[in-house]
Amino acid sequence: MTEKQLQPAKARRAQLRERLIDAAEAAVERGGLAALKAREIALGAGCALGAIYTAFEDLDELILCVNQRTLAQLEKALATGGADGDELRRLGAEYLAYARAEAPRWRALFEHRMPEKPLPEWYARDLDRLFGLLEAPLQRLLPEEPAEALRAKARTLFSAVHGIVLLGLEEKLQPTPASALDAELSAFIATFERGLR
Amino acid sequence: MTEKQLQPAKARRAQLRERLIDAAEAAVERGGLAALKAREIALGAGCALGAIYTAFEDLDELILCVNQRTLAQLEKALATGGADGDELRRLGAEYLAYARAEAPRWRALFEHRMPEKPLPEWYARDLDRLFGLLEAPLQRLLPEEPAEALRAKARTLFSAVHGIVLLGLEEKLQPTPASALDAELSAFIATFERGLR
DNA sequence: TGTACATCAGTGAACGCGCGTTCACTGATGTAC
DNA sequence: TGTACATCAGTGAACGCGCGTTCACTGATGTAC
Repeated sequence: MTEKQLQPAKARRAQLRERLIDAAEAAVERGGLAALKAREIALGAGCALGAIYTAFEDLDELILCVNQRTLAQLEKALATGGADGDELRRLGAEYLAYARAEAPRWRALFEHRMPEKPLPEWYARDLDRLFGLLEAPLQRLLPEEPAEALRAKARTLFSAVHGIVLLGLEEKLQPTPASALDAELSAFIATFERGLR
Repeated sequence: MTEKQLQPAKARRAQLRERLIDAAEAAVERGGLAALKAREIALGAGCALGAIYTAFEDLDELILCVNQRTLAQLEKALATGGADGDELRRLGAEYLAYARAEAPRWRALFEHRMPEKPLPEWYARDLDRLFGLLEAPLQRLLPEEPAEALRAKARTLFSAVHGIVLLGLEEKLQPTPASALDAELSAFIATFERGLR
């Protein structure tokens, strides 16, 4: 009476998908998108190579599923905070900390292999939610701002912080010590906030 | 009496290098790093496949040479300006314009295939000069700032602008119209400048 | 200047590897009677 | 409940492709006498 025999087909299929995503996640966690190889994933999930293609369209779909988990993890890491006056700086610091801690999978969010497939709508929505995390604290600083402009400004600020983190963590470009980067980012956001007042 | 026969060995070698870099540049210009293929380069340079490896250590070295040209081109594009009060905003707009106009080769500057070779010193210096373009205008806004802190702040500001341009041009992430991006970037830098005062 | 030889830039076929995806097959699951 | 059959999830060997790099070779260039 193995588990296998008790599972209806639907459930087994769902489990296969999950095991595959688990394996892909582990690979990306270790080595980024470059480490996501079909054979390795199959091995990790304990299924045959071909099984991947019964559960997913192709590896790109698998990547998106891993990225979705990363987005959720990142959102959770950013959501710890109270809504005190330094909300933006806190979010920035948290973002930097996450990128440092989970560098390969964080990078995978912004690496693009996929030719010109449009992003699936569910994924675009998750991304939007991430960018949107800055909207509430920004609104507190700009109570008069129309909603559309606020959305745009939140996106822009997110991109700026992202850029600082991205180039800041590129060890090749600079010998900057870690703590200096934290300070730079914090000071940068503080300056930006001052400019809004 | 062909050209070939008149060239001493040194000069021919230098010409080969240049033709190879030209071909590589054309490839990157068209399709980014992904389009830089040994066979195609050799074809474009009018030499045999193996000749590449008599002129360069490997393709990575060739990439660096192309990137060096891109850096020079970019610097030139950024250097057009007068030193009026909006220098930072002008530099930002120019950077965005260059990235838009030369997207593939601009992206190649920040894509990293090279395992963990350290950047050659001459290349790191060129990069530093790029980041440093912001130092002069920043100093005008922060006359008291010590040189080291100024360097760091210039780098940080560069990274922020880079992030905005990077994510802003990622068509997949957003349906933002081009002019809106220009406005966002300009407003962002203006806010930052206000915060410095 | 002319000849014999050495060097070495340049050649391109072949090597070696990695990898995503397919497809003919099989064996377990589910259905019908 | 038991049997015969159909379906289809899952298998894994094979396909197909692309590509960086090497290496035995050659022919032009340069050197020595």
